[in-house]
Amino acid sequence: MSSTPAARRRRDPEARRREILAAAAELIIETGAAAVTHRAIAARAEVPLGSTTQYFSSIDELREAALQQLATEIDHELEKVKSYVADIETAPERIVAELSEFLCDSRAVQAEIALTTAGTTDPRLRELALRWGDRLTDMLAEQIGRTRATAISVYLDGATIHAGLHDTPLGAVELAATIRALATMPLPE
Amino acid sequence: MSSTPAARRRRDPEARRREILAAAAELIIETGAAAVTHRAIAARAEVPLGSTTQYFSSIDELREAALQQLATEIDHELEKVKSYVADIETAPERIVAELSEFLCDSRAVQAEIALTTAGTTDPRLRELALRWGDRLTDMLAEQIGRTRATAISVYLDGATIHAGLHDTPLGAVELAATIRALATMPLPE
DNA sequence: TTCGTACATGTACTTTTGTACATTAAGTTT
DNA sequence: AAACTTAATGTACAAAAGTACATGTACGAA
Repeated sequence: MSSTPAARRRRDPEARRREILAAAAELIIETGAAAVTHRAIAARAEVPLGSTTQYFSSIDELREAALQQLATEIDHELEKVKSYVADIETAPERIVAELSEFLCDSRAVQAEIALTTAGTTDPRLRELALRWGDRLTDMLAEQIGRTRATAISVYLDGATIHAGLHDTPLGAVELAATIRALATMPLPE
Repeated sequence: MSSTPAARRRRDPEARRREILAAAAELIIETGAAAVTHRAIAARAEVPLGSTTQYFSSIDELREAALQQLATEIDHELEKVKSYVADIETAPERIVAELSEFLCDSRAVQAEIALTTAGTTDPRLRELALRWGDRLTDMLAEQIGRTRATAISVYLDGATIHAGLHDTPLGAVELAATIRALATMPLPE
């Protein structure tokens, strides 16, 4: 009944660490940050339990590192949007198409939601949760001012939640109409 | 060292059940649904551990009942808004004031966020998480049509997240400008 | 008053999870 | 090739959490 000892793999600490982090990130996306345990990570990454404790001093640190990783991934997604932001007033279709694609990428959506919920629960992760919204707001603010930029950013947070709860996200047409309206909305004096 | 046996309280199953549910709801608001354990609930409600298992067949059922309770509370909050919805076009200040107050009520905000995150993780709770948004959308749709109503509802979801992550929520002025813009936005053909 | 039922309570058991660590082997140095 | 360093692995232990249940007692029924 005892399993034959697994073939020992090559020594490669950095790759091993990456594998563990990737597995943890996957689990966070699929089942939420709360469901992340050493054993679940080990099974997903196909590494022994001991490895998951060797590279991180505690499960909290591991969770945090995985969330950090997801935040970085989202940063890259945002980088793609950046070039279209400049044209939001003249050609909003481009940025809307990009955002629409983001909302269809359920992996990205769930990652963003996991970050948000982690941020509302744990003050230490708040900054991480705010990052993408703040960055997007800054980018938009250069073009249309801070008030309108904030409105769009907040709306997109809502759209992300919407996508996480519905089978189909908001359509590009609806998204475009809303963003257009917010990008040109009259400012309060 | 053994504690003196606690004075046995009056028999009142319904009140006991309510106390447990209320304690669970508090904990969900304060620390998130994941941190809810039998022992934490028992301590908060000041009832023995055994009581928390007596009224609910499992911890999942207890959590779900507590979330249901929170959803009902939010329903009542929403009921207060209802009367102002009719005037959104003529006098949006009233409903904005009401919504602004909601965003300042961190208890309500955290409750709504807890429901949302529970809904994205557990499909069985999705309907619960969607309830307030759907109801608000329906109410608004009668006045301004479904597209604009959805846009406002999605925006307010974002505003709730915003409030949960920031020390001070969006201001009433900013909120008013945005809602006004969305309530009158040009519709796509 | 006595009896019986249903709730209240404390405790013990089981499962899950986090963490420590002894042992083994890969790759490096000498 | 021998010794050494360090990662890989399996396992064991401890803490936390879920659950079951024996016991006792309040309250209503007879």
